[in-house]
Amino acid sequence: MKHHGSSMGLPQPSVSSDRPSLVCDHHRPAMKEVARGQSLVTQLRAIVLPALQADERSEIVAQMFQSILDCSSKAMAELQQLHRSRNARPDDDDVLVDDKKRVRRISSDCCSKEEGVNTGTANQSSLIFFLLSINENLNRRLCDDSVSLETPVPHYDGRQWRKYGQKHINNAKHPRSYYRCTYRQEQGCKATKTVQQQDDSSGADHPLMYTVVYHGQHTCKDNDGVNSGADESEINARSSSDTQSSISSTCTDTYDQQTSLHDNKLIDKSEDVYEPFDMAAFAPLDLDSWELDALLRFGSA
DNA sequence: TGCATTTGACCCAC
DNA sequence: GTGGGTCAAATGCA
Repeated sequence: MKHHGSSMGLPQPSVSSDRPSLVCDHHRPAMKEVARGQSLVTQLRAIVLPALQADERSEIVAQMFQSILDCSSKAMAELQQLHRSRNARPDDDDVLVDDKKRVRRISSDCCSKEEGVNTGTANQSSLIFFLLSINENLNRRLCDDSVSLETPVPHYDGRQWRKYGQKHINNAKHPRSYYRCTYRQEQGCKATKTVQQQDDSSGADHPLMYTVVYHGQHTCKDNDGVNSGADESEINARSSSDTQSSISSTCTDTYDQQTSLHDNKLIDKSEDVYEPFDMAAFAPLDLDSWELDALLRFGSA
């Protein structure tokens, strides 16, 4: 996988733009950007806020996340309205992701919203894709309880997960790990997710990439009493405190451990592939050294 | 000692 | 019968 050039000064983590995640066949270019932005949001949220926790700018950054979400909501609403004036394509459920069975469940209505994006944003800035991709994720959640994305940092999504199983999947090199919300027992939150390393992500040319599929929505409140299931924006606002409290979405299974800074092998391998920013993305969030590193690498940029 | 992870077994849909 | 998801006892770790 190759990295694409950075735009707007935004870091360019290893978001797969040449893999078929959340990609409708005839909307592939735009969907690639959506998936790319999706991973960017996930990684950015998990990286920036914890890194700035002790920084006076953290509140501002959190507000900026909120503002981005607000803007994206408005932009998407207008695009949806624009799209409704056109013909909706009913065959948009041809989604090509590793886990075809699940991803096909994603509503075609959601997918078809890309029409407006595809036709109108060919030359728009990455910011637009960035904003739209956030909303795309939210819309998918509203349309279906299954959301799939690709990311090199499958654990850093601002949630707290507990692993409850691991299974070898047919025709897959790597096992699939099963996680459920940490607050399942005490709060009855039924959110789950599966994490599986992609088969072609272990070569020298392919940094580790994972397919993460989320099921259900969070109905829990975290330790701060914030409803973590309400909205993505709320996650952004609180992810700082979440991640600092040593999230249980740790890299503990055999393959996921490779995303940890403790694994020098991965670091050595990824150094040739990732930007310094990406290096920080692989670090456990509860490591002071990582926070320092992230601040040094990213915060000062 | 308590909590999280591991892993084989079990259940269920196809 | 097979494959995927979940359960729960065993194990590891701080």
